[in-house]
Amino acid sequence: MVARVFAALGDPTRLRLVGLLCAGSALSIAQLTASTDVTRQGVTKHLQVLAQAGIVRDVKSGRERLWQLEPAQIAEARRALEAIGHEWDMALAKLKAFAEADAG
Amino acid sequence: MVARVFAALGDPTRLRLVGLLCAGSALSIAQLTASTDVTRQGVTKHLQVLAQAGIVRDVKSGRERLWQLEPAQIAEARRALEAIGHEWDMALAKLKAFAEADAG
DNA sequence: CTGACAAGCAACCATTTGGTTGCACAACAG
DNA sequence: CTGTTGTGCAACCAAATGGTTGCTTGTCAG
Repeated sequence: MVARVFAALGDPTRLRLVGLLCAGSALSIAQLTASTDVTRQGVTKHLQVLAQAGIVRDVKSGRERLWQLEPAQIAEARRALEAIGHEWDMALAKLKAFAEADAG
Repeated sequence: MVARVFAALGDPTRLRLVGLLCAGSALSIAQLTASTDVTRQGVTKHLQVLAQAGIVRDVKSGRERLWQLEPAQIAEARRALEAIGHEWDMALAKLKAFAEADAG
C-alpha cells in the first residue's frame, strides 16, 4: 500500500533519516542517532517504520547494523503523485475546452 | 513543511478523498462521505487534515461546502521524492565509478 | 577474562489520531 | 411556518504514535 509509504515519510525525523541515507553510504544506528535529536531507541523505532514501508533495508555487519535506502517504494510513491497531478491536469484541460466551446 | 503533506497523504481514507477530488469537480462533504466507509464527521476531520497540509481548499456554496484539490503541495512533495531519487542515483554512479577505477 | 561499545528488548508514558455519537445551526422546499 | 438536508461543534473513546528509561545481549580490543 502506497499510503504506508507516505505515512512513513510523514515525520520530520524519518524524513531526515531518509535524507541521510540517500547519500549512498549505509549508516549504523549510532551514526544516524548522532544526526538527530532523539534517542537511539527512538531512531530504531523510526527505522522499523521505514523498513516496514519498504523504504530502507538493514544489513548486519559485525556488531553493528547498517541501514541503506531501498528506493523502489519511493519511486512508486512518486508515480502515485504524478498520477494525481496528471489526472488533475486532464480534468483542467477538459474544463477549459468546455468553457471555450461554451463561449464560442 | 513537506513532511506534513506526506503525513496527510499517509492515510487510506485521505488518499481516497484526494483521488476523488483530482477528477476535477468540487465535491461536497456529503458526496465525499458516500464514497468512503466512515462517518460524515470522520470525512470532515480528514478534510481538515488535508486542508492544513494545503492539499485541498474549501469553497462555501449555499448551505454546502465544496472541496477541491490544490495541487501545489502535491507537486512539491513530488519534487521532494524526485530529489531523493536523484541524490541516490548520483551516489550510485559515484560508487560505480569508484569500483571500476579500483578494478581497472 | 575484562572492559567498552553497538544494539536489542521490554515496559512505560503523554499525546495524537481516527472514529464515533449527540445535538445545534443554517439554508432551501413546500 | 414546518420539515428536510447539509454542516458545524463538542465530547468522548480506543488505539496508535513518538519518545523515554532500564536492563540484557552480542561483539570486538587488550
